[in-house]
Amino acid sequence: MSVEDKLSKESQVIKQRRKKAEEMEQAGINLFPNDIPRPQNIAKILSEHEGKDKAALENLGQEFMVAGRIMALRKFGKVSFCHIQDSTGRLQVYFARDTLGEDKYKEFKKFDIGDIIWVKGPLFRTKTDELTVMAKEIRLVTKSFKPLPEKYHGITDKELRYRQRYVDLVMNEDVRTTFMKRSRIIHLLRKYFISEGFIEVETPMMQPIVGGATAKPFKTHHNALDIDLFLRIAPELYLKRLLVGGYDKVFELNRNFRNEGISIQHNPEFTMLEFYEAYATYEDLMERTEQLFAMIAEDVCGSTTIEYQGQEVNLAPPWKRMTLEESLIEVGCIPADELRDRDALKKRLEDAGVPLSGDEVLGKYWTKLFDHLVEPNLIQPTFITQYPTDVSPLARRNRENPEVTDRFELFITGREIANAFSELNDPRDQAARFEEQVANRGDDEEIPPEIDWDYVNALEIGMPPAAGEGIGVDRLVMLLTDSASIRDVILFPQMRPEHIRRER
RNA sequence: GGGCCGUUAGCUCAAUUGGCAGAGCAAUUGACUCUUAAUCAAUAGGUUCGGGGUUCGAUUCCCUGACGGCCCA
Repeated sequence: MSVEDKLSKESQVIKQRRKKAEEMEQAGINLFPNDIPRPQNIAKILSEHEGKDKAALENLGQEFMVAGRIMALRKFGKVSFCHIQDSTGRLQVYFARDTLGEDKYKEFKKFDIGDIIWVKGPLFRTKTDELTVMAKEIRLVTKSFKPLPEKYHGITDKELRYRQRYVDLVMNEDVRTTFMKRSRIIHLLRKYFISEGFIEVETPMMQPIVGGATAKPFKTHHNALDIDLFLRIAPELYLKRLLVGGYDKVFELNRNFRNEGISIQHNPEFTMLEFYEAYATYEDLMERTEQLFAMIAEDVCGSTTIEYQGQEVNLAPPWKRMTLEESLIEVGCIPADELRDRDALKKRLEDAGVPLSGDEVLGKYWTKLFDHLVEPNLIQPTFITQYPTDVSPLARRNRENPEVTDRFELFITGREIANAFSELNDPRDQAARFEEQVANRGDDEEIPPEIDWDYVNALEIGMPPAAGEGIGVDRLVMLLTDSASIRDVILFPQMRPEHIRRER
């Protein structure tokens, strides 16, 4: 297959553009030059000169260089207007045959919507008072061979938007804003933890034994070592090894991978922030989390009161706290005396249409009931604490009640957004819990089949008392950008390849 | 994995009961020296997601597959 065959299928429009491009090349115009003088930011020009009137602009006696993609084009014979867009904004450019000269105006007439162009000239105000650059010099920067979507409706087809995010970004300002906010949130997270004395570390994404969470992993193979490896489902066990090593505040902000369904809330790879702090407890982390979220909301949204999908959410600390048991009684409306009655709980789950294998631990009943009856109702930020020990294999037991752990999960808008606990550091208890977990695993692919004995070994060396937390960064970004789907906060969400279509 | 909905021109969308596949934008040609969804005139543009079936005739009905969206698990 030749290169031409692999380029876009020839629609009428593309044929015409190719032909036009060839004509331009024959006229000596470089379609893809790289000697373009560096342009100024449109936003900067706008902000600096927005207030100036006609006379003030004339007195400037200054020319400006701007470059951007042509987004709209209005031709009137011997004079034309267009809007160009760079990474910072949109600006109108005025082209007149009399200012530009006959030849250059002819060259301009070959420009298409979608082309990137460079313009130099003074600023002035049009009759409708719009700040505009009067083109005195022009250059084609990059020729576009494919037409952009329609100027009014833009690109709305979600499949196209996710597959061709570059077009989505060109056309939709709110999409550009969302990803700018995402970048800002990531920056603020880093800044916060570094300023609090944490060090950023990178631990293996390819792990010989999965651990640190209950989820199905992706499997891969290393040829030279001839071993199977798993893409990590969580960095937890490695980060705690670093506490053993002597660092007392570490964090990692990066991707995890879970081989599960794709939905409005799940992408196979997602970004998680995990941090571990020696000499802290899960209660300290609740305060940290409140502080951190409030700070980020204030910075990114300008307020701790935000709107998510039509409902108001107040992130100002302090947030509500209740134990899992309390939440089942108060929010889930389960009578307190039923909570230890396996048969009654089972019946409630079956009535709710939740499939059961029958050999679940009691804690699993509680968390499943919680998922159905409580979680969707936790709209305002709520810490749920004291999870059963049998569903929290890495968390420290509560001193008064060893059946539950010193753990919390944070819920906002009916979704889990963070999970934290005081860390179990007794190697004897840890080994016993791993053993029990594997023994009761059955064929549950979400539970690691193999025990990470090296992690137990690390605990035997000795890990200081500590607390750790994981924050779902994509969900945090969804919350703060009012995005309904995780795909709207991931630049290139995972899609099934379209193997039939070749047209581009 | 299950249910429902969708896929028509580059983009956004129509198409009556099964009866000639259309519009707007974009494009091409022409007119136009302050427009901003510019305007006016003309022109061109289709594997109606793929495959099969029913029918004189299928964008439309049936079966099947692909991809997507939403809901449920």
